[in-house]
Amino acid sequence: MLELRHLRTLAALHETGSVSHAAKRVHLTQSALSHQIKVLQSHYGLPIIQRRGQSIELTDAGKRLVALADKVLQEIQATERDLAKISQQPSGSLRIVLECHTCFDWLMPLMDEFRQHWPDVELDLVSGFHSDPVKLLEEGGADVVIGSEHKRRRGIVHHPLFRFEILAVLAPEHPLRGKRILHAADFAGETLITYPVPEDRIDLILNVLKPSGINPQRRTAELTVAILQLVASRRGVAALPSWGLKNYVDHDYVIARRIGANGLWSDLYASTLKETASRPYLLDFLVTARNTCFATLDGIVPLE
Amino acid sequence: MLELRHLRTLAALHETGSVSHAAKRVHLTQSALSHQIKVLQSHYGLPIIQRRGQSIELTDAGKRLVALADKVLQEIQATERDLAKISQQPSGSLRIVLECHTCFDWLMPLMDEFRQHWPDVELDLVSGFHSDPVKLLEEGGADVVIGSEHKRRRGIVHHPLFRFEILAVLAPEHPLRGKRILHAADFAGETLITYPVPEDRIDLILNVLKPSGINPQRRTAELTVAILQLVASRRGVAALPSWGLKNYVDHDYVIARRIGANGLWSDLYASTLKETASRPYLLDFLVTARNTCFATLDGIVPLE
DNA sequence: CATATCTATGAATGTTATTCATTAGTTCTT
DNA sequence: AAGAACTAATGAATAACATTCATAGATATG
Repeated sequence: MLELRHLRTLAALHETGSVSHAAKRVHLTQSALSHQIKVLQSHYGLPIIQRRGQSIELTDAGKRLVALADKVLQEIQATERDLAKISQQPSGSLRIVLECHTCFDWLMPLMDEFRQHWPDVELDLVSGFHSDPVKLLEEGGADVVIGSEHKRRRGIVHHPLFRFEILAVLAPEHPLRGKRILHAADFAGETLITYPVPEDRIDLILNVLKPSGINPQRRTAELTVAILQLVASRRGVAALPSWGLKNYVDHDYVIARRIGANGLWSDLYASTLKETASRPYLLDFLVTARNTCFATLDGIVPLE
Repeated sequence: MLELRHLRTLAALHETGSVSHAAKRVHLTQSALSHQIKVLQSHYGLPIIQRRGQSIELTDAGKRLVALADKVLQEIQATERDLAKISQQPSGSLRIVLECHTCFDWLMPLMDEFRQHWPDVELDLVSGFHSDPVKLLEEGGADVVIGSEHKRRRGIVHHPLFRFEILAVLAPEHPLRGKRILHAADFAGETLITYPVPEDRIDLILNVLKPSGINPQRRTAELTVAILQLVASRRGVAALPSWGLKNYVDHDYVIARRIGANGLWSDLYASTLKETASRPYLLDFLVTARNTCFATLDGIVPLE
């Protein structure tokens, strides 16, 4: 008989287009999902997915079930929000510190949605640069920090969001365009265009260039589009999350290349105080964040 | 974590207003449901139901979950209809023979709904009296018989619908009004108002009066309202399913009394050919029938 | 006050979802 | 062309947990 677990995996299958990735998404093994799919298929006497070489494709029946899953899971989340509001006062504050500049892309629509669901929660974006943002939590100046920090610290919980790849961005005519993969040495003599943050906040410098003793010139820009514009006009190269690049790459505005053999990856966490972690609106925020990111952002991977 | 099984029991709890009746409805033990409820309550940190002496009452949280359950279960049924249509041609015929006259009450709206869901299925009500309606199935003259017959017969499946109580109906000023329970002897000297069917189709006569050698005068009417009108105007007494009586009893148009210490109960089945039983639209018809009946008809009990 | 009927609960059971270990197929590299 | 690195599928073993059983407490009914 159909159960919600099936719908949850269906949704994950749709998001990821692969059984093993979907498995990570729902915190199960690939085998478990494979068995679930088998049960579903024999229950309805219909194929749900179809192997298409490497990955899989949903059949018509599968798509119909995904449509159901989307609707149902949304309704469940809405219900659970209501239950949370019944069980306690739905007020409080959610002041967000954003360490990852590009994350504005997905955070903005998310905040709009959140405001609708929790009108009584004071929602804010804490602006300005902070050397130790997690400290802000302890000082009571913020409620969530979205960044890649996740070292254990007492009183603090790091909620995993997702892992994403950072790609090198070049102008289409850039001399390095012929290489499929860039290494540290390739950045020597280049100008690196970044957000205006210290070196130790830039993964490329911290994890790739510094260890190789490479120290390119830097130039900063506040906005992602500005960085891309500079790259396209050959003022330098940049390193940005893969998800925000798709549109620009598809239109040949810039090209993107992997950094290092395995790629340069970064993990994103939402950190809160332990006490804050149990607030229903915070949990709802996290769930919604993960859901919308996995649904809209290409190439991201579940964490943990 | 919330699962559909929880939603199914929630819906049943709402329908029946009792844990043990709901348990029968979903084919589980009372204990199983009690455990399920406990899990849900501790999961959400909220009471779902509240004991109110004999029976139970849903809390606000419970009601919210029931609302979810109704919506979700409906969507699932719609999806499964669509899947059935994908897997095979959604055409065929559903010609219904109705042995139970009062059943028109719930069958009419049900047929309207069915027509919307399965526009390509030829839906009909087979009229006229039939001495052996199940034979009609074998002869190909009908597809379902709704009645109380359920003796084993090869090639035939009897799908249980529900059990209902047949109550004696009297005028408010009837001499027998003082008795809480009527017995066979009480019907001696009364005029029995029935549908125009043979004696062996009338449970009261077959199971109560005949065995006691009581043989009251009979008078017939085609429609339930007509029977009630005759009863109210003191032309006789009748025996009708409890569910159709509520409105009339509430308005003191007639009064209803139990027949025999344990009451007179009748079981309703939908009988089909074995081959017909697997047709998706037939299964959908059965599910919908049970659902709407349990949702709208008071005092009916799950069968088997 | 006895009886029938309801719900709650802990322990035992049974079912079944999940993992483990393995095989087979596909893509990409060298 | 062969190997490496991915995929997905499958049967058996395991772990998890839903359900039943047995029972006690509670609440109406007569």
